[in-house]
Amino acid sequence: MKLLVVDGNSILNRAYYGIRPLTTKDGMFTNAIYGFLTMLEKIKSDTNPDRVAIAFDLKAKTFRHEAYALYKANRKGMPEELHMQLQPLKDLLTALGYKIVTCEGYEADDILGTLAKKCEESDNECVIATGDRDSLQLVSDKVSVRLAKNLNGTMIYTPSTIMEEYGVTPKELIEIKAIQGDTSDNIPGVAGIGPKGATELIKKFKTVEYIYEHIDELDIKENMRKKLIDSKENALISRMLGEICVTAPVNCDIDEYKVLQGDRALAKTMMSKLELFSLITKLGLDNEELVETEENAHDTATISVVESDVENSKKEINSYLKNNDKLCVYVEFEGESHNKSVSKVAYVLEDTVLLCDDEELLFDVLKDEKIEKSVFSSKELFSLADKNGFEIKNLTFDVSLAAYLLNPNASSYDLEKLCAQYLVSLPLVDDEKKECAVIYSMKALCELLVDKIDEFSQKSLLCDIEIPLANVLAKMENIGFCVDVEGIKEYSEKLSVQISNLEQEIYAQIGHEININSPKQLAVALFEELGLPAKKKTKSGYSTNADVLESLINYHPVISMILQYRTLAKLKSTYCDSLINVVDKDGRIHSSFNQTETRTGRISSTEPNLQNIPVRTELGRELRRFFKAQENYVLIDADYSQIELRVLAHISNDSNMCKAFIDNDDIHTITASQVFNMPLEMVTPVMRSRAKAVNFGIVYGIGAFSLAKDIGVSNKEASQYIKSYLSHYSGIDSYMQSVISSAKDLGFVETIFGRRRYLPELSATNHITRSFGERVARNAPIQGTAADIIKIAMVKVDRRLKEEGLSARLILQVHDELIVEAPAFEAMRVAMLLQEEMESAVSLNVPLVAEAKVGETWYDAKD
DNA sequence: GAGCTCACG
DNA sequence: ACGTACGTGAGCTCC
Repeated sequence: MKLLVVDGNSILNRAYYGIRPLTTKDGMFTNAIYGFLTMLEKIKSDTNPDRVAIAFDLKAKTFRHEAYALYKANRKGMPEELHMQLQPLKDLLTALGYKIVTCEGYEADDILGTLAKKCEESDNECVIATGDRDSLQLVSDKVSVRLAKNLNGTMIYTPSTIMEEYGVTPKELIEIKAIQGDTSDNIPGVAGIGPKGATELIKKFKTVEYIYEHIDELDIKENMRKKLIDSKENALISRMLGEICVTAPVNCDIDEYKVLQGDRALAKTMMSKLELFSLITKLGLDNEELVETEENAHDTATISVVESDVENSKKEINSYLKNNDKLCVYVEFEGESHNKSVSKVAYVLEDTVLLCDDEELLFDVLKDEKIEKSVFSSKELFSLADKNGFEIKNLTFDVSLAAYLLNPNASSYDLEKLCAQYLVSLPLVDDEKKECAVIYSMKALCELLVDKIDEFSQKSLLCDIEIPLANVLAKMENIGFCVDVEGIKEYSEKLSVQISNLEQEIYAQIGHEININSPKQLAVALFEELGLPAKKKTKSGYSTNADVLESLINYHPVISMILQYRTLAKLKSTYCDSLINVVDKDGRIHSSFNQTETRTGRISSTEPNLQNIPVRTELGRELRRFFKAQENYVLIDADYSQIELRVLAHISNDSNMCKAFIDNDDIHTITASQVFNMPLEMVTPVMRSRAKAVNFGIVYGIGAFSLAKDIGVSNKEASQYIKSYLSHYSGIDSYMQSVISSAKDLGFVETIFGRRRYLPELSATNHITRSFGERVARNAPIQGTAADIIKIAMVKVDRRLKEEGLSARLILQVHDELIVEAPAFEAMRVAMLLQEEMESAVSLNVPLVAEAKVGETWYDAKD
C-alpha cells in the first residue's frame, strides 16, 4: 500500500507564488487553487498512490511549543489574495473525494510526520509532497519526499539522494538545522555558524547532544568552540524546534485515506464558478452535469425540446412573438474557418427549445426587420447571409460580443461556460438533451447581459461598433486577399538555395552538423564548443535570440550567418510555405478575423495571420509584391499617422502635445526639442530617434531600463529622458498618475468609448506583477481607444462604399491600416473616401490624419 | 504542450 | 532587491 501525504499549506504556497494571478471576472483570485490541483494531479500521476491524505494547518493556530509560538508569531501571515482561496480549495478537494486532515494544536508538518511514521511501522510506503525542505528529515527506506520546485517539477528525495546532497542521514538534518538555524522559521541556531560549518560538525559528531556533552574535548577550532558555547541555549531550543512531531493525534488508519468518488458534479459546478474551465477538462469532469448549490439555488423551469417542420415552426415563432419582443436564435456551424455550414438551428421560445434546421426559415427570420433578434455569434451569421446574398436586419444582441465587452480577459466565450458563469442554474429538460438546456438558457443569459451592458454604459460600443463590425469582418473573410502563388513559390525556391548554402557554411564554421533551428543545440555549439560569452539566460538554458547574437557579431563569423539563416528560414517556412498551404481554390487567402480575442479591443487575424506580414526589412517586404489586387482591380492602402500618440494627446489633454498635432508638427522632433531642451532646428537625427523611442515607451508604460536597452544609452541617461519628457508634457504625467489611481479604485481602466479592461494585477502583493498591472493601466486606454477608432472607421467606410454604389470592398485591417480592393477606375474616389472616413471617424481634441495610396500590389500601395 | 524565437502594429 | 515596455499568431524543437 502506498500513501501520498500532501503538505497542503506548503503546496498551496508554491502554487500561489508560482502562477501568475488568475482571477474570475469579479476579482476572486484562483491561481493558487488552479496551481494546487494541477500539481496534485501531476504528483498523483507520477507516484500512483493507493491512498491520499491532504494535511492543512488549522486556522486558529496553537503551537507545539510555547516558545515556538513566540518565534513564529513574527512570520508574515498569508496575503489576502491567497487566504481567500483556502476554503474554496478545501471544499473542492472534499468534493473531489479527498480526505483533508487537520489537527487541533498541530501543524501540517506534524501530520506529515505522524502519518509517515505510521506507514513505516505498518510496513507501508509513504510519499510526502511538499515545497518545504524541513520534511526531508522524515525520509527513510519507506518514506520519500517529493519536493515541489515549480508547477511541473518535483525532486525526489530518498536516503541516498540526501546523503549525496548533504552528506548526512535524514535524521542528521535536524541536527544541522539546530546549529545552522533557519531565519524563515525563526529558529535561531548558533550565531556565527552557517550551513557549511553546521554540516561539517554534524558529519563529524553526529548530534548536537554529543557536541555539548563533549564540548571541551572536541577537535575543533577554538573560535568555533566559543560560538557553540555562547549559543548553547539557542542550539538546544533549536534542536527541539527543528524536529517534526510524529505523535500528532490524527487518524492513522491508512485505509481511511482512500480517495472516494466524491461529488463530481458539485466539483464541476464549483470549478465553473471559479472559471477554472481547463481544470474541468483536466480532471475529466466535462460530462458531469452542473448542479444547484446552496448559493445559486433558485426555481428551475422545466422545459421541452421540440423538433418541428417549417410550417409549424413559423406558427410557433409567430405566436411567441405576439407576447415577446425579442427572439433568441441559436445557430451552430460545422466545418472549418470560412467554409462553415449550418449544423443546427434552434429558436428559444416560451419554455420550449424549437429545433428546425430549415435554412429558408432561418434566412426569413434573419431578413425580417420586424423580428428583433439576439444571437450567440453574429459574425458567422453575417457571413452566412453574405454568402447567400441577403442582409440581416434588426440583429440587436450578440452574446459572445457582449460577454467580451463585459470582460475581455476571458480565454473563450462558449455558451456553456457563459451560462455556468453568469446564470444561477440551468433549467431541467424533459428528455436526454442536455445541450438544449444550455441553448434554452441563452434567453436568460441575454436578459442578464443586456442589463450588464446597460449598467456598464457599453450599449453603443456593442450596437454601434462591435455588431456592425462583425458584419464587416464577415465580408472581409469571405472576400479574402488575392495572392500570386507562383510568385511565392519562386521566391521560396530562391530562399531554399540560400538557406542550404548558409547551412553548409555554418556547419563548416562549427565543425559539424547541428539543427540550427534548435536553440538548445545552437547554445551548445556557440557557448560551449566555440566558447563565446553567453549573455542572457532563459528558463531552460542560454538565450540565442537576435539581441544576444547581434552583440556577438564581432566575436565570430558564424554569428552573422546564423542571423541570416534565421531570417531566411522564417521567411520561407512561415511566410512562403505555410501561406501557400492556405490559399483557397479561388486563389485568395481567407484569414479569420477574431473579434473577441485581445484584451485591448484590437482584432486578431489567424489561419493565416495577415497582420504580421513582413515590412521592416526590404527582403521581407518583397513578399508583399505577391499580395495583389485581382485582374483590373487595384489596392488602396490607408493608414493613420501616429494614432496612438494622438489618442494620448487627446486623453491627457496635454497642451504641448495637443499643440504639436494641431500645428501638424513632426511629433518626434518636437519631443526631441522638449526632452533635450533645445530649439527645433538644433535637433539631430540621433536625438529625434531617441525621442521617438521615448514616445513609444510612454505609450507602453515605460521603464528606464527597457528604454535604455532599446536605444543603447545608460540607465541613468534614459531615466533623465523620461523625467524631462514628463516635465515638459506635464499633462501626460498627471494623466498617467490619475489613470493608475482610478484603476486601483475601480479595478479596471476604459477607453473613451467605454471598453473596459480589468486589472486584478494591481492588487497583487508581488511587485513584478503589480508593476505589470500599472503598465497595462497606462497602455490599455490608449491602444484600446485607437482600436475603437479604426473599428468605427471600418464600419463607416463599409457603409459609404455601399451607399455610393462602389464595387470596392475592405479586405484587411492591420491595427492602424485599412486595405481596400477596388476596380481600377474607382481608385481615386475610394482613396478620398477612405481618408475622409478615417479622419472623421471620431472627433478628438487633435486632428486625426490618414494617408491613402494606390497600387497593384500591397508592396506598391504601402508608403 | 510548453518554451523559444520572431513577424507585425 | 526584485526584472523590465503594450498587444498579437505561428513554426519549430523537444519532452
